[in-house]
Amino acid sequence: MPPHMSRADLLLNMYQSMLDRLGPSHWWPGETPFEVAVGAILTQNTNWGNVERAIANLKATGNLAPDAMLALPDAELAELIRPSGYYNMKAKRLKQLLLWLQDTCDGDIANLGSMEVNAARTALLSVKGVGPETADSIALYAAGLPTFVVDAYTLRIYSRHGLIPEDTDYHTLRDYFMDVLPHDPHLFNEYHALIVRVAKDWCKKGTPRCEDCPLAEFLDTHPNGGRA
DNA sequence: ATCCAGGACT
DNA sequence: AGTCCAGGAT
Repeated sequence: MPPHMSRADLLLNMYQSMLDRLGPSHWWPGETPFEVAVGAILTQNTNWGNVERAIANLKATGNLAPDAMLALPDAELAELIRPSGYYNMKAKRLKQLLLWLQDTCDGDIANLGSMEVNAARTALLSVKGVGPETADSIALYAAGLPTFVVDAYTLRIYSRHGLIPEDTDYHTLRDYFMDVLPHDPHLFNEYHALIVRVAKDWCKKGTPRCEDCPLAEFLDTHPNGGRA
């Protein structure tokens, strides 16, 4: 790594290294924007495996559609999504999102895509139960808008590399990327997907496996930043 | 049988 | 700071 690289080049190089090693992620492929939005709520504080069970339940009962889901009593919806955890709360959040969807997006999440990114973000953020990460996930993965999703994994990787403080808040972390990267939905989509994969398989919470990590070479520039 | 990881709201 | 939760790991 050249000694004084710009942040843009550093972030792009880290991206390229992950992509070279892991290949493209094809995130949220066969799903409709609606399914992506539902998944974004369900995956709050829970791993994707549990979310899949919940989505399977919704699908199996024909409730993975706005009207059907909205017609379901909270208790029944909660029961179907039970495997994803926090099911009572998430049933309500799902309903909030669906209600908002009806009168803001004319019932179709895809309509978000024609809005200005920040307008879409603000609108999403106004629904109770949709915080910054969920809003960005829906805007990017369901609507294809150029917004960068950050999360606990992003914070872990980049703080361990000594690039940001461990207590960096959501928007500061998001700006760290968005201030210097080209606002390209495909880049943002793949970048976040790669971060998640690296965090789960190498930059684990307890004991990171830095030796064979796709980002191993980037620890050199920050002798102590990495550690763990 | 306990522990742990993981967003958003009150 | 406390609450909401299941499923996988230990």
